[in-house]
Amino acid sequence: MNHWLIKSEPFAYSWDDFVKAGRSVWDGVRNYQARNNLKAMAEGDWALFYHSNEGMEVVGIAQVAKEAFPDPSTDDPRWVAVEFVPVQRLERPVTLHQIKADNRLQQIALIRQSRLSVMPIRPEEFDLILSLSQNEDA
DNA sequence: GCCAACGTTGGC
DNA sequence: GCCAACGTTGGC
Repeated sequence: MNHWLIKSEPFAYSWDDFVKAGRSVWDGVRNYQARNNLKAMAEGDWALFYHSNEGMEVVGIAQVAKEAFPDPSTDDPRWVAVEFVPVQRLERPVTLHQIKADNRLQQIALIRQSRLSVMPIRPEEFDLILSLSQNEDA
């Protein structure tokens, strides 16, 4: 199974909104690279939920509940949406600052390609970020 | 609020 | 097909 990281501006859609709703259709993606990542997701895959702009931290884990289908927010057949459900909130958010400070995480797209909103993440990097959420001084 | 990165558009 | 102009994202 693959691992991912999805970004949302908490202004527009926060982790709390997500938990309250119980599920979320991830639509409106208009970037080919992000779209291709959405298409590559399989049901059951895990994704880190990241707050961009405000917060700038990984706050929770989401799971793919429905694989790519035509984006309901447009008639344009090029775009797809994916449905997520919340799995759990991180004990402590993992900040972008922490991620940037960790030598082992320098390759992740979050740092290398800051504008990409849906990106793959290696399993060991995924696990490492989770472990950072449990380690005060990491 | 500014600016860097980068994707898209349109003129040639 | 190239590239300048422009728009958007997101960190600072």
